[in-house]
Amino acid sequence: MMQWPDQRPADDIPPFIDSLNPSQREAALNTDGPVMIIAGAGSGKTRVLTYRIAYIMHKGTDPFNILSLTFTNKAAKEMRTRIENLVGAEAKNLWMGTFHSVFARILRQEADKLGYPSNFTIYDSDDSKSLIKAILKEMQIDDKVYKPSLVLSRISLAKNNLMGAKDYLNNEELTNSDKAAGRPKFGEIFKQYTSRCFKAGAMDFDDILVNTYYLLNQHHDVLNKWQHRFKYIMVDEYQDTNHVQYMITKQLAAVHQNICVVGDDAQSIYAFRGANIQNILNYERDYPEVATFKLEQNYRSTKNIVNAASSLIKHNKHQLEKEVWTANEEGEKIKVSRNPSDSDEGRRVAQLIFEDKHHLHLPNKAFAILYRTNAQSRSIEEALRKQGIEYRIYGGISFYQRKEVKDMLAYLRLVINPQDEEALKRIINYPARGIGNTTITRLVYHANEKNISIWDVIKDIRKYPDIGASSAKVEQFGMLIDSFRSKDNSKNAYEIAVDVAKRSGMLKTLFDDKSPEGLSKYENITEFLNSVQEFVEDDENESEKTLPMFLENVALYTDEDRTNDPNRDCVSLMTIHASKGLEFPIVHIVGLEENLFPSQMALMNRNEIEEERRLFYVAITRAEQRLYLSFATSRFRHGNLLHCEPSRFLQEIDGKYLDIAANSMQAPSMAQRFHREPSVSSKQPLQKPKVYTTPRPTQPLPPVDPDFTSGDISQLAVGDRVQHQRFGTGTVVEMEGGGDNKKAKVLFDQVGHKTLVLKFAKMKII
DNA sequence: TACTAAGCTCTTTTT
DNA sequence: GAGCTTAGTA
Repeated sequence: MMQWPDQRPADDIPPFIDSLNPSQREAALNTDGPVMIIAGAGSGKTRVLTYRIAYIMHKGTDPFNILSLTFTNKAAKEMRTRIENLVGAEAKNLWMGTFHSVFARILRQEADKLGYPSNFTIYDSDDSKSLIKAILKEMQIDDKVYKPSLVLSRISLAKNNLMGAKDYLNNEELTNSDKAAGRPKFGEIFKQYTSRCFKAGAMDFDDILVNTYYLLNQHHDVLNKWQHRFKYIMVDEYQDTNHVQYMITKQLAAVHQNICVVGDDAQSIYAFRGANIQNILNYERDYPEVATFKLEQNYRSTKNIVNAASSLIKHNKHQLEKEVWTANEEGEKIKVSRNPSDSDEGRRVAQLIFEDKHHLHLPNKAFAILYRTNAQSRSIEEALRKQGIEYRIYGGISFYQRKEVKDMLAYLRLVINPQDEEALKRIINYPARGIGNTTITRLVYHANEKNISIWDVIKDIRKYPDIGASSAKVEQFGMLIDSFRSKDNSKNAYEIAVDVAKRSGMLKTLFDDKSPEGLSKYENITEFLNSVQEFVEDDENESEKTLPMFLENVALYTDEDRTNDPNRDCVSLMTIHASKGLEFPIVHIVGLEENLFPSQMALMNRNEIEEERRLFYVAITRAEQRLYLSFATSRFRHGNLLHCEPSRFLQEIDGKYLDIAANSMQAPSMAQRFHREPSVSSKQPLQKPKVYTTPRPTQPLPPVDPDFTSGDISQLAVGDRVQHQRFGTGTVVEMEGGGDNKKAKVLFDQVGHKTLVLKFAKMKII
């Protein structure tokens, strides 16, 4: 490590610095010039960063001149409170947040320079996707060939490399490769997408970054202003920055050159989103005079966990040299368990948590269950509920993603920015007001024809005779939105929201719907209104309490599910991606099966096995005291029962850190542990993995077997053995409902409990 | 135009 | 399983 003479007089160093170890201290005190901190997992990186900022403020820099960028709001929030504890309320004025939230804030101030309204809408991925779909439909392009998600990721990748639609169309290499791949229209779609977003006064997630770059690049006065503003810049999780983010920070730091990046190449897990690990690997090339500090001591986990993680990550070829070690105690071995099915896995995890909780006297919040995909939470949830353990899911479908809440948001977006095409299409006929698909298609047609927005067409509806009888309804809709808008200035966000909920008819429609779903939707709207009110009344941060600010918060702060009380003591369930930066005394990592983790997708695309391995590394290093790994030998996935092989990653961990037989329902002998074909080297081209499926309808449906036709099996009773076309054999455990609605709950031998509607169930009594 | 049942498709991670 | 499309009916 580089040695830096400490030239500051001792009395200038505030006492809080004393709690740092020598290498942390060096990293915190060297505030000027370019700095790179390579921070291993659990090495106290956040601590260093907070102390560093506190120290810069202590030396007299106005927090207003300090910019600190993170990847999650959680990280930003935590850092802010920690700094506040060190230096007091002044910390409120720091520029601290995610790339997206900080740059959106800057863009709001300067949007006019780019031709956007200052109240531009932020499109989330759903909006982007639905816009792509609409464009494909209008251009009469087959969305089987041009899958919206593929189109979108292609556009996103281009944008993140600072390539606009025009650059794309002018780039022969790209257009030729598109032609060769049979998808010559990518560029055209890209162009359409860009112009439609612009016309709608909307930016997607990528635009927030890209437009910030163009703003700084093309307007020297603006660049000058912000360059001088930010005397110190810090970037957390630098290994996950992409090209635009890199370019923006580089520009912003050009004047003062006080840029400090913190990261760990071993924890780079966002390449799929355009993150460029090269940014951290090449940092020293970009800033030759950089001071590099390595934090290698892990304070979080036991020796066993740290060593196991290192033994895994050694299999990656591309990485910076670094040796993570810990002075912590040896700890227990990592317990690995094999389970017959995903539901058994869930039950075991719930059981283990129950036992640990009581033996070790731990609260629920000491536990985390991590998985690769959101869909895996299901079986775990079920088991936890049965065991009576309170849990909480992070990520997944957040409150603001729910249909009814998104509908409300669409109204509010329209109030702010009526050009917003996606919002308009979403609610023009919700609640039903007699504006059907035909009418909407015509409105869109006219808008495109005249190159104006749909809203402009609505405002001038009488000029379009082909709308016919519906035009009165359309006009009424326009007036409704206008009537919300006129309140824009005199009312606050909460009052507008309540007005919208009532007069749009949404509240009444949901209130009248007495089904359980209707009830929960009604509650969600009420909860939503509460959240607006909270936002308005919250005086925590100083920013304005306007409706546009509220919407921006919703679009960029996807953190928490509002319906959960943050004070409840819960076990945490989340994807590994969401767990980054967190730590828990006891961690369970589930679903360690080949094709699930590492994911089939990741293997078939580029050579992403190393990223998957880093992901596993991140998961392991979340654990402080005790770690459990588990896999199932069969898993019910996408409606099919799949046979699963244990993940190759289990073999890659040095066996001396593992406790294989522990708690295994069918304790496998050492010889048969992880029996599988020799693992495929990451270099070798990967063939499509084998997928075994058990009773699955063969593709051309077999000639109808009369025994399996659905229909009346009214004589079915509890205790009967049945055979189902897909689920195999099982026993009826419960009958419910009557008439057409008669259902049977069956415990299937292979897939566990299923509830089947007799009228449709394809099964017979055996 | 609105609603429903049946059929078909796609299955990763997120700001 | 979920989300979406289609076809048929009210």
